[in-house]
Amino acid sequence: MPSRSPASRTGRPRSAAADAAILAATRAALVELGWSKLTLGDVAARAGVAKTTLYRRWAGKNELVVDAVAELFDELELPDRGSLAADIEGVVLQFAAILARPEARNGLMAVVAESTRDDALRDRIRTLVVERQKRLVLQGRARAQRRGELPEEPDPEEAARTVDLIFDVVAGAVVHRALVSGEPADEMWVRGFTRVLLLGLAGAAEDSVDV
Amino acid sequence: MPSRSPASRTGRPRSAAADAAILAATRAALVELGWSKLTLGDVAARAGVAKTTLYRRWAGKNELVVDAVAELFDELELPDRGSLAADIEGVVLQFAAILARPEARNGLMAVVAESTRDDALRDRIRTLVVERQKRLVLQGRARAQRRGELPEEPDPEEAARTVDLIFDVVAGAVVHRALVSGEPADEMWVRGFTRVLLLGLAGAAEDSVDV
DNA sequence: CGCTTTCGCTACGGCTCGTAGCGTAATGCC
DNA sequence: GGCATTACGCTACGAGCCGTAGCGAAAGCG
Repeated sequence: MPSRSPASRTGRPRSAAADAAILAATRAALVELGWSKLTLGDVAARAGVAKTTLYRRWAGKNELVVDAVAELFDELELPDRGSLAADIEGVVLQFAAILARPEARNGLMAVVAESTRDDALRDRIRTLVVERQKRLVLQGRARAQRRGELPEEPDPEEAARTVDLIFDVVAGAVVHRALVSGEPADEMWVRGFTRVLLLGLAGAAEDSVDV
Repeated sequence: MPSRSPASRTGRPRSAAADAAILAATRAALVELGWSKLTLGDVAARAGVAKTTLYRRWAGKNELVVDAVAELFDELELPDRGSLAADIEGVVLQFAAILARPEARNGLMAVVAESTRDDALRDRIRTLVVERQKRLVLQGRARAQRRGELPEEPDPEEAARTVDLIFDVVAGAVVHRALVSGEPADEMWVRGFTRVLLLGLAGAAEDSVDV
Protein backbone atom coordinates (compact mmCIF):
# COMPACT_ATOMS: atom_id res chain seq x y z
CA MET A 1 0.00 0.00 0.00
CA PRO A 2 2.78 2.51 -0.64
CA SER A 3 2.05 5.70 -2.48
CA ARG A 4 1.23 4.71 -6.02
CA SER A 5 3.21 6.11 -8.88
CA PRO A 6 0.81 7.73 -11.37
CA ALA A 7 0.07 4.88 -13.79
CA SER A 8 3.45 4.45 -15.36
CA ARG A 9 3.69 1.38 -17.56
CA THR A 10 7.24 1.98 -18.62
CA GLY A 11 10.51 1.94 -16.74
CA ARG A 12 11.79 -0.37 -14.06
CA PRO A 13 8.97 -1.64 -11.86
CA ARG A 14 9.04 -1.30 -8.12
CA SER A 15 10.16 -4.35 -6.26
CA ALA A 16 7.25 -6.01 -4.50
CA ALA A 17 9.72 -7.90 -2.36
CA ALA A 18 11.06 -4.60 -1.08
CA ASP A 19 7.57 -3.61 0.06
CA ALA A 20 7.16 -6.78 2.04
CA ALA A 21 10.64 -6.51 3.51
CA ILE A 22 10.08 -2.92 4.58
CA LEU A 23 6.75 -3.64 6.25
CA ALA A 24 8.18 -6.66 8.05
CA ALA A 25 11.17 -4.61 9.15
CA THR A 26 8.83 -1.92 10.42
CA ARG A 27 7.01 -4.42 12.60
CA ALA A 28 10.27 -5.81 13.90
CA ALA A 29 11.48 -2.32 14.74
CA LEU A 30 8.19 -1.58 16.52
CA VAL A 31 8.72 -4.62 18.71
CA GLU A 32 12.31 -3.78 19.56
CA LEU A 33 12.26 -0.02 19.72
CA GLY A 34 8.67 1.09 20.03
CA TRP A 35 7.07 3.94 18.16
CA SER A 36 8.99 6.93 19.39
CA LYS A 37 12.45 5.43 18.99
CA LEU A 38 11.73 3.90 15.62
CA THR A 39 13.68 5.66 12.88
CA LEU A 40 13.23 5.30 9.15
CA GLY A 41 16.93 4.87 8.68
CA ASP A 42 16.87 1.89 10.99
CA VAL A 43 13.91 0.36 9.19
CA ALA A 44 15.65 0.75 5.84
CA ALA A 45 18.77 -0.92 7.18
CA ARG A 46 16.78 -3.84 8.59
CA ALA A 47 14.96 -4.29 5.30
CA GLY A 48 18.21 -4.23 3.34
CA VAL A 49 16.99 -1.22 1.42
CA ALA A 50 18.34 2.26 0.88
CA LYS A 51 16.71 5.01 2.90
CA THR A 52 15.81 6.87 -0.27
CA THR A 53 13.83 3.90 -1.54
CA LEU A 54 11.73 3.98 1.57
CA TYR A 55 11.03 7.68 1.16
CA ARG A 56 10.01 7.18 -2.47
CA ARG A 57 7.17 4.92 -1.33
CA TRP A 58 5.95 6.33 1.94
CA ALA A 59 5.46 9.93 2.91
CA GLY A 60 6.64 9.39 6.45
CA LYS A 61 6.67 7.33 9.61
CA ASN A 62 2.94 7.58 10.18
CA GLU A 63 1.88 6.15 6.84
CA LEU A 64 4.48 3.43 7.01
CA VAL A 65 3.40 2.21 10.42
CA VAL A 66 -0.27 2.26 9.49
CA ASP A 67 0.41 -0.03 6.55
CA ALA A 68 2.66 -2.28 8.59
CA VAL A 69 0.10 -2.66 11.37
CA ALA A 70 -2.89 -2.96 9.04
CA GLU A 71 -1.59 -6.24 7.69
CA LEU A 72 -1.97 -7.74 11.15
CA PHE A 73 -5.72 -7.36 10.91
CA ASP A 74 -6.01 -9.25 7.65
CA GLU A 75 -6.53 -12.51 9.46
CA LEU A 76 -9.75 -11.37 11.16
CA GLU A 77 -12.68 -13.60 10.23
CA LEU A 78 -16.15 -14.32 11.49
CA PRO A 79 -16.90 -18.03 11.31
CA ASP A 80 -20.47 -19.06 12.07
CA ARG A 81 -20.39 -20.54 15.55
CA GLY A 82 -24.12 -21.03 15.82
CA SER A 83 -25.18 -18.18 18.06
CA LEU A 84 -24.64 -14.47 18.38
CA ALA A 85 -22.90 -14.92 21.71
CA ALA A 86 -20.50 -17.49 20.31
CA ASP A 87 -19.82 -15.35 17.25
CA ILE A 88 -18.98 -12.36 19.42
CA GLU A 89 -16.74 -14.36 21.70
CA GLY A 90 -14.88 -15.78 18.74
CA VAL A 91 -14.16 -12.53 17.00
CA VAL A 92 -13.31 -10.70 20.20
CA LEU A 93 -10.77 -13.37 21.07
CA GLN A 94 -9.21 -13.00 17.64
CA PHE A 95 -9.10 -9.25 18.04
CA ALA A 96 -7.55 -9.58 21.47
CA ALA A 97 -4.91 -11.95 20.15
CA ILE A 98 -3.82 -9.35 17.62
CA LEU A 99 -3.73 -6.61 20.23
CA ALA A 100 -1.61 -8.83 22.44
CA ARG A 101 1.23 -8.57 19.94
CA PRO A 102 3.62 -5.76 20.83
CA GLU A 103 3.89 -4.40 17.32
CA ALA A 104 0.13 -3.89 17.26
CA ARG A 105 -0.21 -2.36 20.74
CA ASN A 106 2.61 -0.01 20.15
CA GLY A 107 2.05 1.08 16.60
CA LEU A 108 -1.70 1.24 16.45
CA MET A 109 -2.28 3.60 19.33
CA ALA A 110 0.52 5.86 18.22
CA VAL A 111 -0.86 6.38 14.74
CA VAL A 112 -4.35 6.86 16.12
CA ALA A 113 -2.95 9.59 18.33
CA GLU A 114 -1.26 11.20 15.35
CA SER A 115 -4.40 10.91 13.28
CA THR A 116 -6.16 13.42 15.51
CA ARG A 117 -4.10 16.10 13.73
CA ASP A 118 -3.86 14.59 10.26
CA ASP A 119 -7.01 13.99 8.22
CA ALA A 120 -5.27 12.02 5.49
CA LEU A 121 -3.81 9.70 8.08
CA ARG A 122 -7.22 9.32 9.68
CA ASP A 123 -8.69 8.25 6.35
CA ARG A 124 -5.87 5.82 5.79
CA ILE A 125 -6.49 4.18 9.16
CA ARG A 126 -10.21 4.12 8.54
CA THR A 127 -9.85 2.42 5.19
CA LEU A 128 -7.13 -0.06 6.06
CA VAL A 129 -8.01 -0.97 9.62
CA VAL A 130 -11.33 0.27 10.93
CA GLU A 131 -13.59 -0.52 7.99
CA ARG A 132 -12.41 -4.11 7.88
CA GLN A 133 -13.34 -4.54 11.50
CA LYS A 134 -16.67 -2.86 11.08
CA ARG A 135 -17.54 -5.23 8.29
CA LEU A 136 -17.43 -8.04 10.81
CA VAL A 137 -19.98 -6.25 12.95
CA LEU A 138 -22.30 -5.82 9.97
CA GLN A 139 -21.87 -9.46 9.08
CA GLY A 140 -22.47 -10.77 12.59
CA ARG A 141 -25.46 -8.54 13.04
CA ALA A 142 -27.11 -9.68 9.82
CA ARG A 143 -26.47 -13.27 10.79
CA ALA A 144 -28.03 -12.75 14.21
CA GLN A 145 -31.06 -11.11 12.64
CA ARG A 146 -31.50 -14.11 10.37
CA ARG A 147 -31.39 -16.30 13.46
CA GLY A 148 -33.97 -14.10 15.15
CA GLU A 149 -31.57 -13.11 17.93
CA LEU A 150 -31.68 -9.44 17.06
CA PRO A 151 -34.65 -7.41 15.80
CA GLU A 152 -34.68 -6.00 12.29
CA GLU A 153 -34.25 -2.28 12.00
CA PRO A 154 -36.20 -0.87 9.05
CA ASP A 155 -34.76 2.64 9.14
CA PRO A 156 -31.33 2.43 7.47
CA GLU A 157 -30.06 5.52 9.25
CA GLU A 158 -31.03 4.11 12.61
CA ALA A 159 -29.43 0.80 11.67
CA ALA A 160 -26.18 2.53 10.75
CA ARG A 161 -26.12 4.29 14.10
CA THR A 162 -26.66 1.00 15.86
CA VAL A 163 -23.81 -0.66 13.99
CA ASP A 164 -21.50 2.23 14.79
CA LEU A 165 -22.46 2.03 18.44
CA ILE A 166 -21.87 -1.70 18.68
CA PHE A 167 -18.55 -1.32 16.95
CA ASP A 168 -17.35 1.38 19.31
CA VAL A 169 -18.43 -0.62 22.33
CA VAL A 170 -16.82 -3.88 21.24
CA ALA A 171 -13.59 -2.56 19.78
CA GLY A 172 -13.28 0.12 22.45
CA ALA A 173 -13.70 -2.30 25.32
CA VAL A 174 -11.13 -4.75 23.99
CA VAL A 175 -8.62 -2.04 23.19
CA HIS A 176 -9.08 -0.41 26.57
CA ARG A 177 -8.70 -3.71 28.36
CA ALA A 178 -5.53 -4.59 26.48
CA LEU A 179 -3.82 -1.23 26.34
CA VAL A 180 -5.04 0.96 29.16
CA SER A 181 -5.87 -1.57 31.84
CA GLY A 182 -2.99 -3.62 30.53
CA GLU A 183 -4.52 -6.98 31.33
CA PRO A 184 -5.24 -9.81 28.93
CA ALA A 185 -8.64 -10.12 27.30
CA ASP A 186 -8.72 -13.84 27.96
CA GLU A 187 -11.61 -16.26 27.70
CA MET A 188 -13.00 -15.46 31.11
CA TRP A 189 -13.05 -11.76 30.41
CA VAL A 190 -14.57 -12.24 26.98
CA ARG A 191 -17.37 -14.36 28.44
CA GLY A 192 -18.21 -11.68 30.96
CA PHE A 193 -18.05 -8.99 28.33
CA THR A 194 -20.33 -10.83 25.93
CA ARG A 195 -22.78 -11.40 28.73
CA VAL A 196 -22.95 -7.71 29.53
CA LEU A 197 -23.18 -6.77 25.88
CA LEU A 198 -26.11 -9.06 25.24
CA LEU A 199 -28.01 -8.82 28.51
CA GLY A 200 -27.00 -5.49 29.98
CA LEU A 201 -25.55 -4.69 33.37
CA ALA A 202 -28.54 -5.85 35.38
CA GLY A 203 -29.29 -8.90 33.29
CA ALA A 204 -25.71 -10.07 33.23
CA ALA A 205 -25.61 -10.55 36.98
CA GLU A 206 -28.53 -12.98 36.98
CA ASP A 207 -27.68 -16.62 37.01
CA SER A 208 -30.73 -17.74 35.07
CA VAL A 209 -29.66 -17.25 31.49
CA ASP A 210 -26.81 -19.17 30.01
CA VAL A 211 -25.10 -17.49 27.07
CA MET B 1 3.68 16.21 39.90
CA PRO B 2 7.30 16.66 38.78
CA SER B 3 10.01 14.38 40.09
CA ARG B 4 10.38 15.19 43.75
CA SER B 5 13.68 16.28 45.10
CA PRO B 6 14.72 13.99 47.97
CA ALA B 7 13.32 15.85 50.98
CA SER B 8 15.48 18.92 51.00
CA ARG B 9 14.30 21.55 53.43
CA THR B 10 17.12 23.93 52.75
CA GLY B 11 18.09 25.95 49.72
CA ARG B 12 15.99 27.85 47.23
CA PRO B 13 12.58 26.21 46.80
CA ARG B 14 11.24 25.28 43.43
CA SER B 15 8.85 27.72 41.89
CA ALA B 16 5.31 26.35 41.94
CA ALA B 17 4.37 28.95 39.37
CA ALA B 18 6.90 27.44 37.00
CA ASP B 19 5.24 24.06 37.33
CA ALA B 20 1.87 25.47 36.39
CA ALA B 21 3.33 27.47 33.53
CA ILE B 22 5.14 24.46 32.14
CA LEU B 23 2.07 22.23 32.26
CA ALA B 24 -0.08 24.91 30.66
CA ALA B 25 2.54 25.46 27.99
CA THR B 26 2.65 21.73 27.35
CA ARG B 27 -1.09 21.66 26.73
CA ALA B 28 -0.86 24.66 24.44
CA ALA B 29 1.93 23.03 22.50
CA LEU B 30 -0.10 19.83 22.20
CA VAL B 31 -2.93 21.79 20.65
CA GLU B 32 -0.74 23.63 18.17
CA LEU B 33 1.87 21.03 17.32
CA GLY B 34 0.55 17.66 18.40
CA TRP B 35 2.53 14.99 20.15
CA SER B 36 5.17 14.14 17.61
CA LYS B 37 6.18 17.70 16.78
CA LEU B 38 6.16 18.86 20.36
CA THR B 39 9.66 19.65 21.57
CA LEU B 40 10.76 20.31 25.13
CA GLY B 41 12.69 23.33 24.01
CA ASP B 42 9.52 24.82 22.62
CA VAL B 43 7.59 24.09 25.78
CA ALA B 44 10.26 25.75 27.89
CA ALA B 45 10.19 28.83 25.68
CA ARG B 46 6.40 29.07 25.91
CA ALA B 47 6.51 28.75 29.67
CA GLY B 48 9.17 31.43 29.96
CA VAL B 49 11.51 28.93 31.57
CA ALA B 50 14.97 27.67 30.76
CA LYS B 51 15.17 24.27 29.16
CA THR B 52 17.40 23.03 31.95
CA THR B 53 14.73 23.84 34.52
CA LEU B 54 12.29 21.63 32.69
CA TYR B 55 14.73 18.74 32.63
CA ARG B 56 15.37 19.08 36.35
CA ARG B 57 11.70 18.35 37.04
CA TRP B 58 10.63 15.87 34.39
CA ALA B 59 12.53 12.91 33.03
CA GLY B 60 11.26 13.41 29.51
CA LYS B 61 8.43 14.16 27.13
CA ASN B 62 6.30 11.20 28.20
CA GLU B 63 6.16 12.07 31.88
CA LEU B 64 5.57 15.73 31.16
CA VAL B 65 2.61 15.09 28.87
CA VAL B 66 1.05 12.61 31.28
CA ASP B 67 1.07 15.20 34.00
CA ALA B 68 -0.21 17.92 31.71
CA VAL B 69 -3.08 15.79 30.46
CA ALA B 70 -3.91 14.31 33.85
CA GLU B 71 -4.96 17.71 35.14
CA LEU B 72 -7.74 17.76 32.57
CA PHE B 73 -9.43 14.87 34.34
CA ASP B 74 -9.53 16.58 37.73
CA GLU B 75 -12.92 18.03 36.99
CA LEU B 76 -14.61 14.63 36.66
CA GLU B 77 -17.41 14.22 39.18
CA LEU B 78 -20.39 11.98 39.71
CA PRO B 79 -23.37 13.97 40.95
CA ASP B 80 -26.40 11.98 42.03
CA ARG B 81 -28.90 12.34 39.21
CA GLY B 82 -31.45 9.96 40.68
CA SER B 83 -30.96 6.82 38.60
CA LEU B 84 -28.15 4.67 37.34
CA ALA B 85 -28.96 5.55 33.76
CA ALA B 86 -28.87 9.26 34.47
CA ASP B 87 -25.64 8.92 36.44
CA ILE B 88 -23.98 7.08 33.58
CA GLU B 89 -25.16 9.57 31.00
CA GLY B 90 -23.88 12.43 33.09
CA VAL B 91 -20.40 11.11 33.66
CA VAL B 92 -20.02 9.85 30.11
CA LEU B 93 -20.89 13.27 28.77
CA GLN B 94 -18.28 14.82 31.05
CA PHE B 95 -15.71 12.31 29.90
CA ALA B 96 -16.60 12.95 26.27
CA ALA B 97 -16.27 16.67 26.77
CA ILE B 98 -12.71 16.23 28.01
CA LEU B 99 -11.84 13.94 25.12
CA ALA B 100 -13.21 16.49 22.70
CA ARG B 101 -10.38 18.83 23.62
CA PRO B 102 -7.47 18.49 21.22
CA GLU B 103 -4.80 18.47 23.93
CA ALA B 104 -6.49 15.45 25.52
CA ARG B 105 -7.08 13.49 22.31
CA ASN B 106 -3.61 14.04 21.11
CA GLY B 107 -1.61 13.63 24.26
CA LEU B 108 -3.48 10.87 26.00
CA MET B 109 -3.35 8.30 23.24
CA ALA B 110 0.29 9.00 22.55
CA VAL B 111 1.41 8.37 26.10
CA VAL B 112 -0.77 5.28 26.31
CA ALA B 113 0.99 4.00 23.21
CA GLU B 114 4.37 4.74 24.78
CA SER B 115 3.33 3.10 28.02
CA THR B 116 3.20 -0.28 26.31
CA ARG B 117 6.99 -0.28 26.45
CA ASP B 118 7.57 1.62 29.70
CA ASP B 119 6.31 0.17 32.95
CA ALA B 120 7.03 3.27 34.99
CA LEU B 121 5.05 5.36 32.56
CA ARG B 122 2.21 2.86 32.72
CA ASP B 123 2.07 3.19 36.49
CA ARG B 124 2.12 6.95 36.24
CA ILE B 125 -0.85 6.93 33.88
CA ARG B 126 -2.67 4.44 36.05
CA THR B 127 -2.22 6.50 39.17
CA LEU B 128 -2.88 9.93 37.75
CA VAL B 129 -5.58 9.21 35.17
CA VAL B 130 -7.07 5.74 35.22
CA GLU B 131 -7.60 5.24 38.94
CA ARG B 132 -9.47 8.51 39.26
CA GLN B 133 -11.86 7.41 36.56
CA LYS B 134 -12.32 3.99 38.04
CA ARG B 135 -13.29 5.52 41.34
CA LEU B 136 -16.33 6.99 39.62
CA VAL B 137 -17.37 3.54 38.50
CA LEU B 138 -17.06 2.19 42.02
CA GLN B 139 -19.02 5.12 43.34
CA GLY B 140 -21.82 4.86 40.78
CA ARG B 141 -22.06 1.15 41.22
CA ALA B 142 -22.39 1.38 44.98
CA ARG B 143 -25.03 4.05 44.57
CA ALA B 144 -27.00 1.92 42.15
CA GLN B 145 -26.81 -1.03 44.51
CA ARG B 146 -28.22 1.14 47.28
CA ARG B 147 -31.06 2.06 44.96
CA GLY B 148 -31.65 -1.61 44.15
CA GLU B 149 -30.81 -1.10 40.47
CA LEU B 150 -27.88 -3.47 40.56
CA PRO B 151 -27.52 -6.70 42.55
CA GLU B 152 -25.02 -6.98 45.37
CA GLU B 153 -21.99 -9.11 44.70
CA PRO B 154 -20.79 -10.86 47.84
CA ASP B 155 -17.54 -12.22 46.44
CA PRO B 156 -15.08 -9.30 46.47
CA GLU B 157 -12.93 -10.84 43.77
CA GLU B 158 -15.93 -11.23 41.49
CA ALA B 159 -17.00 -7.69 42.28
CA ALA B 160 -13.57 -6.34 41.35
CA ARG B 161 -13.74 -8.15 38.03
CA THR B 162 -17.14 -6.66 37.36
CA VAL B 163 -15.94 -3.15 38.11
CA ASP B 164 -12.96 -3.60 35.82
CA LEU B 165 -15.21 -4.87 33.08
CA ILE B 166 -17.64 -2.00 33.35
CA PHE B 167 -14.79 0.46 33.37
CA ASP B 168 -13.22 -0.97 30.24
CA VAL B 169 -16.56 -0.99 28.45
CA VAL B 170 -17.51 2.56 29.35
CA ALA B 171 -14.18 4.25 28.98
CA GLY B 172 -13.23 2.17 25.97
CA ALA B 173 -16.43 2.90 24.10
CA VAL B 174 -16.19 6.65 24.65
CA VAL B 175 -12.53 6.79 23.73
CA HIS B 176 -13.07 4.68 20.64
CA ARG B 177 -15.99 6.82 19.54
CA ALA B 178 -14.07 10.04 20.00
CA LEU B 179 -10.67 9.04 18.71
CA VAL B 180 -11.00 6.14 16.32
CA SER B 181 -14.41 6.71 14.82
CA GLY B 182 -13.74 10.39 15.15
CA GLU B 183 -17.31 11.41 15.79
CA PRO B 184 -18.69 13.28 18.77
CA ALA B 185 -20.09 11.38 21.73
CA ASP B 186 -23.07 13.70 21.92
CA GLU B 187 -26.29 13.32 23.89
CA MET B 188 -27.96 11.11 21.33
CA TRP B 189 -25.03 8.72 21.22
CA VAL B 190 -24.73 8.63 25.00
CA ARG B 191 -28.43 7.78 25.35
CA GLY B 192 -28.04 4.88 22.94
CA PHE B 193 -24.91 3.70 24.66
CA THR B 194 -26.44 3.80 28.12
CA ARG B 195 -29.43 1.87 26.84
CA VAL B 196 -27.22 -0.89 25.47
CA LEU B 197 -25.09 -0.96 28.59
CA LEU B 198 -28.08 -1.38 30.88
CA LEU B 199 -30.36 -3.55 28.75
CA GLY B 200 -28.06 -5.35 26.38
CA LEU B 201 -28.17 -5.55 22.61
CA ALA B 202 -31.51 -7.30 22.34
CA GLY B 203 -33.19 -5.38 25.12
CA ALA B 204 -32.02 -2.01 23.85
CA ALA B 205 -33.92 -2.35 20.60
CA GLU B 206 -37.26 -2.80 22.32
CA ASP B 207 -39.39 0.26 22.67
CA SER B 208 -41.06 -0.82 25.88
CA VAL B 209 -38.58 0.32 28.50
CA ASP B 210 -37.71 3.95 28.93
CA VAL B 211 -34.35 4.60 30.48
C1' DC C 1 25.74 36.66 57.16
C1' DG C 2 27.13 31.67 55.01
C1' DC C 3 25.00 27.38 53.17
C1' DT C 4 22.25 25.22 49.97
C1' DT C 5 19.49 24.63 46.09
C1' DT C 6 17.30 26.48 42.05
C1' DC C 7 17.35 29.34 38.01
C1' DG C 8 18.66 31.32 33.44
C1' DC C 9 21.90 31.23 30.00
C1' DT C 10 25.25 29.42 26.66
C1' DA C 11 27.49 25.89 24.41
C1' DC C 12 28.30 21.36 22.93
C1' DG C 13 28.52 16.41 20.57
C1' DG C 14 25.34 13.25 18.84
C1' DC C 15 21.52 11.71 16.47
C1' DT C 16 17.75 11.80 13.05
C1' DC C 17 15.54 14.08 9.50
C1' DG C 18 14.40 14.64 4.60
C1' DT C 19 16.59 15.79 0.20
C1' DA C 20 19.89 16.14 -3.64
C1' DG C 21 23.04 14.20 -6.76
C1' DC C 22 25.06 10.52 -9.22
C1' DG C 23 25.91 6.17 -11.42
C1' DT C 24 23.73 1.70 -12.13
C1' DA C 25 19.96 -1.76 -12.87
C1' DA C 26 15.64 -3.31 -14.83
C1' DT C 27 11.81 -2.98 -17.65
C1' DG C 28 8.67 -1.55 -22.07
C1' DC C 29 8.56 0.15 -26.76
C1' DC C 30 10.38 0.49 -31.33
C1' DG D 1 19.46 -4.68 -30.06
C1' DG D 2 18.97 0.19 -28.90
C1' DC D 3 16.50 3.77 -26.39
C1' DA D 4 13.65 6.09 -23.11
C1' DT D 5 12.03 5.72 -18.59
C1' DT D 6 11.77 4.61 -14.03
C1' DA D 7 13.62 2.39 -9.69
C1' DC D 8 17.58 1.48 -6.94
C1' DG D 9 21.83 1.98 -3.90
C1' DC D 10 25.03 5.00 -2.19
C1' DT D 11 26.98 9.28 -0.33
C1' DA D 12 26.72 13.68 1.45
C1' DC D 13 24.54 17.60 3.34
C1' DG D 14 22.15 21.47 6.27
C1' DA D 15 18.82 21.63 9.59
C1' DG D 16 16.64 20.65 13.89
C1' DC D 17 16.21 18.54 18.38
C1' DC D 18 18.21 15.97 22.13
C1' DG D 19 20.08 15.81 26.79
C1' DT D 20 23.97 17.52 29.50
C1' DA D 21 27.69 20.44 31.40
C1' DG D 22 29.35 24.59 33.22
C1' DC D 23 28.81 29.07 34.91
C1' DG D 24 27.21 33.14 37.65
C1' DA D 25 23.18 35.00 39.86
C1' DA D 26 19.06 34.60 42.77
C1' DA D 27 16.25 32.97 46.65
C1' DG D 28 15.34 30.76 50.53
C1' DC D 29 16.97 28.96 55.69
C1' DG D 30 19.45 29.15 60.20
